[in-house]
Formats: sequence, structure tokens, C-alpha cells
Amino acid sequence: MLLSHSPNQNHLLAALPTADFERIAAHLELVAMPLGKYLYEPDEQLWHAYFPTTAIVSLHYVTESGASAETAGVGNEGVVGIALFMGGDTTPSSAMVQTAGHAYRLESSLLKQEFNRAGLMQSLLLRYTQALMTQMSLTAACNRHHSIEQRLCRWLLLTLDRVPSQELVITQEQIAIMLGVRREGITEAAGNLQRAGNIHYRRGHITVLDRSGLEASVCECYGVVKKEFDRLLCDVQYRT
Amino acid sequence: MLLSHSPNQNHLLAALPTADFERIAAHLELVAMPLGKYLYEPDEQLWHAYFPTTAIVSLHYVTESGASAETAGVGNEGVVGIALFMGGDTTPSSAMVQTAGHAYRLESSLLKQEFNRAGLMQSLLLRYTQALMTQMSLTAACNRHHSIEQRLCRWLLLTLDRVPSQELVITQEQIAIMLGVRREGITEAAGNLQRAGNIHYRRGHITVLDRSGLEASVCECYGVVKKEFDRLLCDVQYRT
DNA sequence: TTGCCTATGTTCGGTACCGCACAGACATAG
DNA sequence: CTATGTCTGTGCGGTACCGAACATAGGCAA
Repeated sequence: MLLSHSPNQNHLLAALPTADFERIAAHLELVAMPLGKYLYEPDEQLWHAYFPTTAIVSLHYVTESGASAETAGVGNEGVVGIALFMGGDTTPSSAMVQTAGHAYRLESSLLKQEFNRAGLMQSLLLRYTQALMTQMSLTAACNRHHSIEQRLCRWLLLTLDRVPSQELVITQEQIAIMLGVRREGITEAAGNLQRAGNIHYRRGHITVLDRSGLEASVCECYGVVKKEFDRLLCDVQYRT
Repeated sequence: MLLSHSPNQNHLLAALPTADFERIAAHLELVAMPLGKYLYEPDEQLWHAYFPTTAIVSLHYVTESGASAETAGVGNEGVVGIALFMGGDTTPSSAMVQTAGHAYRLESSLLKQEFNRAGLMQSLLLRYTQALMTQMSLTAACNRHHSIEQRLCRWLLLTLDRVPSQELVITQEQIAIMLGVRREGITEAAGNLQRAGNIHYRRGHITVLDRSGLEASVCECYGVVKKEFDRLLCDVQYRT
């Protein structure tokens, strides 16, 4: 956080060829992403796409009764605002900052313009979108068939992959909202993981002590999603 | 079924400008889609995109333990094989024919070629893909928060919107697989709907007697998905 | 018709999770 | 240092759904 910022901390931006990157570089605006901030709400017009560097954003749907469930997370591997280049401009879902940090944002018209050049940027964005769809599909299946503890492990590992440290700043309540369960369910599952020595919990902070322990408890969904992200976005050349 | 076939029965194909359509028309191949046929299995290379006319295809994920859950359905409003133009070529999900019928298929290279012309075809496919993502998101949330009966109603209504008749040819067992629940759960939920006079069940055939009754029992997810499909694909001009 | 397979209905015990209520423990502001 | 609000732990009854086992009945084939 205290280090200097660079668009290259976002994998998509880092994967752009120099010429493409320089065209948009001057328009990339570093913005702080405070915990809980909504980047967009249902059916609300988007004005920017956000390329997270240290922040993590949760894409989720809130039901009429107020219950919610995360459908996918976006960190430094991706971009928030898919709907801009897909052509819909809005979505019925919400995007909320789940881990505070920073992102570079780009005005929607510039993103669309760059997408329509049909160059590597377009290809990257489309492949990323497909990876995002995989995450959504897997989440749907995971929500049906796997236990809270398994889903908690999946969530922790996916989040851990997006931050540099072993510590996540988040309350059990917030995790419960993401997973669409009661807070007490998280208390119990996290308690099990803590007793097993895999994590350490402290009032809004989780430290992962033994990553392999989580990997032993997690359902297949984590591995499938991770593998798919690697597959779809692996063969890119990073600048710098 | 007995009537003559036309690519225009598929909404995406019907929405293409004449010039675009004529370029691919000769390459569109009518294929029968028998119940239970797998169009692709996990990580298997796709060779064709399928534009259903009377068939309905279920996109779903099968877990390692053999449990499965539908993430989205594709009927005459869409196309199976998104991964071809998104750039991933394969997905970890499966696509299986859920309602027998027909589809027009197009060789993958031709689809990619047409997509890369960056004309209306591209725009249509991208908007359709976004609608599909909405369906996946909603399914994830719906799986967490809504009852089997609500989800059954959602599934029935979405399927009904894709067929001309009021009768669906499907067993409770198959519906259970789609929704990712036990067959007994469907027996009970369908029994309730039958007692309420909304549907009539007969060994592999469901007839919807009172659509408004289903709409009264369904969760919001149906309406949100439907509205989003309408919004994203409404402003197209249909040929013929 | 008869026989057989498959689809549907029903029951039973078990469990994962929910909703609610409340107690304690930590962390920060004053 | 104390007060206050937030976060976490725990217990309770209730329920939706699961897994398995089995009964019944519809529809097709011979």
C-alpha cells in the first residue's frame, strides 16, 4: 500500500503492448477504493471501468428481501465494468469494494474505443470475461452442493491469491454476506479452521497460517476456477 | 416440429442484416438435437456453435462427486458455444440437450470470422453473452436463497418461454438434475403446483394449465432475467 | 393380454443451516 | 482509563432438504 502505484500492478493493463498502453496511459486515473464503496448499483449507468491493483471488488446480487450472494470477485487480475464493452452498459448486479486498496479507472468511452480497435485489448477483455463466466458458473454449482466450510476455504484462497500478504482485513459478517449465509455459520466454520491451525482470527483480521490446510479442505471449485484463469490469461506477455 | 425449418426461428440469426446473414446462410447446417445429447463436455474442444430453433440446451457443471447444477439454459433466443468467440475455445462446463428439437450449427472458424468483422453479429453475440452472464449470476443467488418450489417455477417459466406449446417433455428426475436437488424434492414441489391447479403432471410430460399461478409462486429471479434479456436484445430488427 | 421397465409417490431418520437471542471480548474514542 | 460500539462466540428450537428404501402405477413391447 505504501509503495508507489503503477498500472502494471493490474495484470490486464500490464499485458497490453506498449503502443496500446501508451494510448490510454494518460487517461488512467488512480482512485482510492475504500471498504464498502459501491462502484455501481443495480441498473445504474456506469461511467468508468476500474482496473484494481490492490483493491478487491465483489460482484454480487441482492435479492428483494435483502439477502445477497457474491457471484464473482475481481482483483488485480481483472476489471470491473464488463457491461461497458459487452454492450449492455448496466447490470442488475452490484459491485462493492470488499478489500480496500486502489484501482486505476478509465472513462467508459475510452474503454469502448480501445475495445473496438479489435486489438489485444479486446482479446484480453474477452478472455477475462470468459474466465469471469466460469467463476459465476462454478459459484452457482458450489452454492448448491458444497458446505459453508468448503465455500469459506474457496473464498479465502481466491482472495488470498489477489493480495500480497497473508492477512485479510474483513469481518465475519462481511464474509457471510459474500457467501450468502448467516454470520454464525462463518463463526462456526472459521472456528473449525482456527482450531485446525489453518487460520488465526482477530476482530476483523484473518491471518492464513497454513495455506495447504485450506487447500485440503476446499472443494474442487477453487482449483477449477484458478486453472481456468491461468489457462485463459497465461499466454500474455507482461511489460516491465 | 412438423413445420418447415428456418434459421429465422433463432432470434439471433433472425436479427442479422440480410447481407450478414447471406454470408453465412449457406454454411448453416440443420441438425437434430435428441434429448440427452451432449454438445460438449468439460474442456473438450468445440467445433461448432449451435443456434437452437426448437431445441433447448442446458449449460451445467458436474462436480467431482457427480452432482450437477444448471447455470443457464439456451433456447431459440441464443447460441451455444460462447467460448469460441470469447477466445477460450473450451469451458469446464457441459452442454446437454434438455428439450429435443433442432438447431442450426455453424463451423467455429466461420463464427469467429463473422465475429471479427465487428459488425452487428459481434454486437449481438456480446449482448447475448451479457444476458447469459446475468442468468448465471441470478442462478447463483437463487440457488442460495430460494426454495425448490420457487426455483422449479422459475425453471418452468424460463423453459416455457422457449417453446411454442404449453407442454414440456421431461421427467422429474431430469428437472432435479438441472436444479441440483433430489428427485423427491421435485416430486413434492410439482405435487404442490399440481394440487394448486397450476400444472398437470403425466409420466414425463408437464402441461402448464395456469401460467399466472406459476408467476405468483416464482421468485423475482425469473422476472429479472427475462427483463434483462428483453432489454439487451429488444432493439434488434428481425428479418422476415 | 401379460410382463417389464421406468416414472412417480411416500415414508423415515438424519443433518446442515436458519432465525433469534444474548453473552462476552476486543478496540477505539473520549 | 473508561465507555461505547462493534465483532465474535454460543445455545436454542425450527425447517428445508438430503439419503435411502420401498410401494405403486403408467406405458411400452411382445
